[in-house]
Amino acid sequence: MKFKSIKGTKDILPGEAEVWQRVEESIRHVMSLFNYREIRTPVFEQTSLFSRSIGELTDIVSKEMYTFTDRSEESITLRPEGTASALRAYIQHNVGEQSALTKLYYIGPMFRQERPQAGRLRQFHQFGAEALGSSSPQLDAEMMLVALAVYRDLGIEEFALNVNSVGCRTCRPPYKELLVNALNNVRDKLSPESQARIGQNPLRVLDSKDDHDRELTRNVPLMKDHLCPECADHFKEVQALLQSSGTPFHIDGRLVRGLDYYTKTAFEITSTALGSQDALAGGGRYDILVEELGGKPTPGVGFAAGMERLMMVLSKAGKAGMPDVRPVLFIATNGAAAQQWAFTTANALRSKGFRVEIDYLQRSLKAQMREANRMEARYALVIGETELQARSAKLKNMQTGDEEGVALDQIDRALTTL
RNA sequence: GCGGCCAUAGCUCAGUCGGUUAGAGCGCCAGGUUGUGGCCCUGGAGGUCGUGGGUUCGAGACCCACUGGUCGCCCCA
Repeated sequence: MKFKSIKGTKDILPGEAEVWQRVEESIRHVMSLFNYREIRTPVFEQTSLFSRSIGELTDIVSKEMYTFTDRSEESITLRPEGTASALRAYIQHNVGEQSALTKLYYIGPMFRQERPQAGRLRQFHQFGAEALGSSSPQLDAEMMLVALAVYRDLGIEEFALNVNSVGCRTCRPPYKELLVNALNNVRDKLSPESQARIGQNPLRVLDSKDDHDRELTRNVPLMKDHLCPECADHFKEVQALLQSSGTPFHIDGRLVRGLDYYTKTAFEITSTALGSQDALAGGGRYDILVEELGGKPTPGVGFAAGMERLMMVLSKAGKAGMPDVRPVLFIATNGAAAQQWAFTTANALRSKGFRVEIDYLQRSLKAQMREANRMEARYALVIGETELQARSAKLKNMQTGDEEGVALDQIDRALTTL
């Protein structure tokens, strides 16, 4: 085999692609119920858009981006997530001037250069939503409800919603000082990764998966207990809204997202059916991001959800069924004239909405019937010279084996009534 | 970036202690039915045994490297 797909990329072949279509339909359906409008942005952007929004010190920017220089020496990056591009477009086209509140969604491929493993590819797919222009906690809650509605629409039940607040420009700096002080007391006993993070992003030490780190930071102060009045109210509101909508959730005071731009609400939906890569979706509020990207100060919330992981959950739950792709009719012919007739008739029937297939390989009638059976056609029309002349052919029910005569100009009617 | 496991037909896999021409099931093609699928029977096509090197009289098997896959670590969707 000469060419192979690039490491960490995957072909979605027929059979699986139809399941993707179904999932995409669910996403579009739910998004339209919540009145989100689709936005499609380029898959690459200038590198600084991502480094500025996501954060220089995050794993994504520091080691996972697909960055290259194009022929005009500009640094280009394949988008590692969707929010930065959506906001860039929002700002660039002054979308905020046209309406005070903008609700957007996207579906598409994202790129991160990591070691592939279960539920993690280098080209993967996310869907997500962004609501720009309001700081209402209702939108924070809505983000979680949108994601959960998609999962529910697909019949998935095994998930957990974790919520936290990471504060804002007012309350985070003083808290950070508190936290760093506490962490410094145990600094020497922490894992090397966590030690490095004390200086860079101390919040991240909290969600270290290292058991020893967890134990050492057991009694360290948490952001949610040191919020400013505004953030505390907001967080309370979000919880109340989730409760009143009957959405079970856990408060996880250690939850920190891997992107720097979050303020106030941060949340994560994990699947209890997956292995170590169990995050289905994540998101939160980013009230300072639009401004940081050069737009007018505009509050926003959003989330992103992994589609490969969603597919994994679906197949584990036995719900990765695909839509019906079986033809209604297979026209099996004998002789050149009949084959000609089949070609034009198939097209006429297709324009009337019937899924019809014919033989393109000059196969024997037997082989054509075998093909009709293989693709599980509901009916086969058997036609040769005699039938052509008689203007009547045999229509065979492939399930029962029954055959009955049908006039050539009545085929569409026969297919609808049968 | 680090570690474990794996790589034989389109797919799933077997291949003993290193020994002659590398197998099975499924799938595919054809015939058994000169114009009828499925079930059955018969036959056929299909292999760089991941790549390169080494050990050996002899390597699919043993050793090394590389590549890829997979699972995990870090982190994330």
